[in-house]
Amino acid sequence: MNAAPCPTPAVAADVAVFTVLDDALQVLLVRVRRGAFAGRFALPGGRVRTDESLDAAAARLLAERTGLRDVYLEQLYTFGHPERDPHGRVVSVAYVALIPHGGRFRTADGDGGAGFADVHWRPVAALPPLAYDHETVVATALARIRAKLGYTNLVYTLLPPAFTLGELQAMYEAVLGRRLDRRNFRKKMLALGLLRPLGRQRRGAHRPAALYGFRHRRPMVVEIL
Amino acid sequence: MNAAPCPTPAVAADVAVFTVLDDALQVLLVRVRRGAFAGRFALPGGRVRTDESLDAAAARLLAERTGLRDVYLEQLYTFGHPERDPHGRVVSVAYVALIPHGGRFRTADGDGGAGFADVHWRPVAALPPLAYDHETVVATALARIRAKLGYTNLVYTLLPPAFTLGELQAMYEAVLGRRLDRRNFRKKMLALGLLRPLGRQRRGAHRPAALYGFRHRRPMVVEIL
DNA sequence: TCAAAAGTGTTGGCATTACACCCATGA
DNA sequence: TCATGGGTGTAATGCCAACACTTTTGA
Repeated sequence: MNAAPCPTPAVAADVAVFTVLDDALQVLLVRVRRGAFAGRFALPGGRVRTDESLDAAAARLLAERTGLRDVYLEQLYTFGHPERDPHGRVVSVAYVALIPHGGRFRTADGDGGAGFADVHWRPVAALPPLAYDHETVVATALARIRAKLGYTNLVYTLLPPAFTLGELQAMYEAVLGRRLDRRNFRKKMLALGLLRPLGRQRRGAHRPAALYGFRHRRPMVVEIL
Repeated sequence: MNAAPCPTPAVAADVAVFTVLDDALQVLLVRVRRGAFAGRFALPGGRVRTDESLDAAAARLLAERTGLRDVYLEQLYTFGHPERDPHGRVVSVAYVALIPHGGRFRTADGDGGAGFADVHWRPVAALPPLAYDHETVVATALARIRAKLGYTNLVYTLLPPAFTLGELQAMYEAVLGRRLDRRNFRKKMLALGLLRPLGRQRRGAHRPAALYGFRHRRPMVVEIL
């Protein structure tokens, strides 16, 4: 257990951040600047410091690369194939993050905000080639969140404080990739008692819809689907 | 990405091996020989080499410490709290292993075999104090396998090639920690079609029981309970 | 008036649960 | 003969999936 001269893999953390945007599940990518994968997209990440926990490293790296803070973060899996990084042996602890798309955050493309450079949303259904083994990481993350939406209340991480049942249903449909029956969905959701009617309405192009919020904004396991 | 002079955590792998023995779920522990935790029990594990994958490291370390080979192994979670090891910063990738208790393997206590020294089965319901954060690791592993037995066919890893429905049910009861209705259990299991009747019987102290085997001995997701 | 989303109940099938008795064997 | 585990069927219940029409609004 002495601090031997270095024959240990480097430790990194990478974060797959998802949101639902334009009715599609999207993942946040950054452009790689240097090295063998320069120009490609990758998940935001970097080295873990020796004095910080893995969770703290993931949160710090995400904030440094994208400005995102206080998001839902959960450890996903650790990828450690010896050849996953051509620059040297790096073991990467991957995290999943989920955020609502509430304009609290602007990317480099499209909405032309004061965002971080070279940070982009890309729909998971049409991913560009990614650096390292990050395509595997995204696939693993997708499987995790699809499964977990089914037995937890994690949708709350994707939604703003007030939303309509239609928007809630659209979240599930975007993440799961299939349509749901509206009547059964509303019945089930309201029966679960996770929602609180806000007594307000959203007016839009059509008939106004009642607004709801979550009673509890913390992870719980509940049979949803 | 240059091989900087060492300011990276060390990387280890630890394995929580479970079996059902005496109708109780048990975990395999080794005695720590040196250092701050000398004398305590810990999970078998050790450093990951720079040229092996994490899965390979877990399998190698398990074989070195306990002689176990070709067991079901799956990555559990990565523990990286800065103070989890008083000797220095070590990030540990934890694995879960499941094995049948078929006498293919002798521990130091009890069955006085030609086993590895200081390797012991201990029931998870009455664990001794463990070194490092290994109590957390065992708790996390327990939650994982309890959940996973419910939606996969992973029991097969705990059973020998031939077994009775009573033994199968006893496995579930030991792992889940609750009793199941025998008739419903048999009905469900036989209906799932995962089992193959072997046409043989086990004779014991009482009425002979039909022997079954698994049709497929590989992980599959199937709604079991 | 039209298009588009919101809102609302009932029914049939399926799966799960609860439950009691006889059987075959070794001791 | 007795104790022990093996083996079997049915009835009630609850859950889920399928399904169509009316309402409200803005354009």
